[in-house]
Amino acid sequence: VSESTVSRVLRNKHPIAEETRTRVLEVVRQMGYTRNRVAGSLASADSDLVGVILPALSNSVFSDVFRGIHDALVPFGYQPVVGVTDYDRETEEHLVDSLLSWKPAAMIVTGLVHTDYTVAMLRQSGVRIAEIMEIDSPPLDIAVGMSQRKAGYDTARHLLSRGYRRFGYIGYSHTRDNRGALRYEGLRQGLSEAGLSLIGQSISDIPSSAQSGRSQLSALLEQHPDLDVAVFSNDDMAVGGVFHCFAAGIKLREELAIFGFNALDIGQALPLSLSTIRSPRLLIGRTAVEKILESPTRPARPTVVDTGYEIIDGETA
Amino acid sequence: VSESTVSRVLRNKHPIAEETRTRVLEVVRQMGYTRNRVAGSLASADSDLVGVILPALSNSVFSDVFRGIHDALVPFGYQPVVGVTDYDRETEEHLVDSLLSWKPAAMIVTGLVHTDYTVAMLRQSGVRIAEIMEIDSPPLDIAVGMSQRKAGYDTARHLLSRGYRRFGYIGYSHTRDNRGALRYEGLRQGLSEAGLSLIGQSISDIPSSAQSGRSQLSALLEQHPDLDVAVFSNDDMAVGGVFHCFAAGIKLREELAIFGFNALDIGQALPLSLSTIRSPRLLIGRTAVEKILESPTRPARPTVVDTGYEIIDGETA
DNA sequence: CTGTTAGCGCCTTCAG
DNA sequence: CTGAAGGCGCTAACAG
Repeated sequence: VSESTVSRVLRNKHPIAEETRTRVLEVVRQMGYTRNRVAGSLASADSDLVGVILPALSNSVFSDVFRGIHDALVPFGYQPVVGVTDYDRETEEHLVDSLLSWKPAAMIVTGLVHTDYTVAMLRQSGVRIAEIMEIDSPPLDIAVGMSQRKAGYDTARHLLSRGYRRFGYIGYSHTRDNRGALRYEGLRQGLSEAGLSLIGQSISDIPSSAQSGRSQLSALLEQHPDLDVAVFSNDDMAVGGVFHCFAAGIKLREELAIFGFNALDIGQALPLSLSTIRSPRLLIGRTAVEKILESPTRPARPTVVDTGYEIIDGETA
Repeated sequence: VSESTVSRVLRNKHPIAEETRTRVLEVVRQMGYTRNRVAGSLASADSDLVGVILPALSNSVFSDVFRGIHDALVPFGYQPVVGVTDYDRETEEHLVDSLLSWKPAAMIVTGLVHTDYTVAMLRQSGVRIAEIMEIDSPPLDIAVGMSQRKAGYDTARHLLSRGYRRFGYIGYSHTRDNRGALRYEGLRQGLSEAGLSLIGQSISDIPSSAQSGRSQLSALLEQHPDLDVAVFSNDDMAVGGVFHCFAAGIKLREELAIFGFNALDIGQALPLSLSTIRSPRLLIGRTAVEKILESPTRPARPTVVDTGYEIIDGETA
């Protein structure tokens, strides 16, 4: 039995006599042979690797997205290779280069803003590219996510309808986190249409966490004690804001309302459930995979898939 | 300038004239050339890929472990390729085969129990293998984690010293989750040494979640209303247990104590902080990577690294 | 420091 | 349905 026959059995593609197949399989198993996909991939110029580039892993949002991606990839027999940018576009550029060099079947990257060189590499690679999370500007190939700007705008509308008027904002670096920046813009637009504007804001370069949210709210309230609502860039920070209110004896909603983003479990597990927006993380991951595996070639025109979101009318705003 | 020179520049290994290097780099950047590591890996028989096999991603414990792994891998220039077993050993076998076929620089797998064939493949691969999370039996190469059995035992000792005597246990499939099984054994041993045993237990095949913990506790209490403490296999379920107590008006600690495992954020964010054991997840991931990248060859004798753990003396037990 | 020569282990193509 | 030949793009080993 020849080399090619073994190869054909192992890839179980091509018609093979049942007798030959079982015989080959048995020998393979006996000698513990593992086929070398590196060579295979070189010869056939394709692989079952999919590059996935995420800004952070500490944020459970991206764990969820990754889980959605992973779960959708498995039935197709693909493996994810993960890179984390730490919200840095140079790092992203480096990762794109590095992952592309493994000739992945497809790439999933976060956001629509990249360095020129990143875009060039991605474009030139020829593989399907999903840009996930935001859909506020045109993608390279396909974007899967939600309008972050609209989410910010809807946050403003929602809070205004609740009667809040004196807005504060607490966020994370807008140059690094483009989605946060978009929500911020949407929020401001919503306020501006109502003839209002932010009374105070605090934007930090420290990665968001409950701790950073807590201290930022505390500082912001010192400058602007008259706020009646604090909008946080995300739930991690908003939870810290809630903690600050507990500690400082500030009555939530009555004295100060708090609004987050993402609808993390931890926010919903608080004694007072956090008012926030649920981003469809699993769905975004899953949809991105399904879309790019649907066809190996890019569509004639860039596509956008809006997965929407949901306002969670919790107890803090 | 020849092909090999370019190759040498790109790998920046080998001495290269500064003038040549910059010239090559410029051309490369200009034409947007990305080197093909598949071919490179085939030729040099090594890669910067590290296979990582985890039981689940939905559990934030493994997100943390993965983050530890990722963060430690990056400075060395390695990329993780992730596989998820869903606590199934056949799936694990398949994944090991699949990841090994990419000729990774090293492999990180969860736990010490695998199918015979998995062990054979791993052993034969020749690469460094870290088995993480448990250290209760001898590893193939190196184990990094904590003694799960001892954690269970210490749970019993701790709760006994608090005066609890009527123990119930709520867990997840022991055939699937070996670490849960080990903690269970340790717990029983601790009780048995005190002349006690479990009054009731509920072990489910449904993946652990707050929901499953909640319903299991509810059912268990119906059979055994006289329990004074419920030990949960993990915090996810324990949080559900706490929710049940809130809903059913059961006074925590006075009427029923609850003890978890892992020290997840969500447990610590509850109105009453969960009593539990903190598993050093980031540390395990990081240490595993550091150890296997220390040397490319396996040690003469299997090594064990105990990262320890910490009892969190919370407000629920 | 740079160029040349052989493969790495498979998969594709083409015959039978 | 099975076998034989050639080459995927790179890097190790060897000159120079």
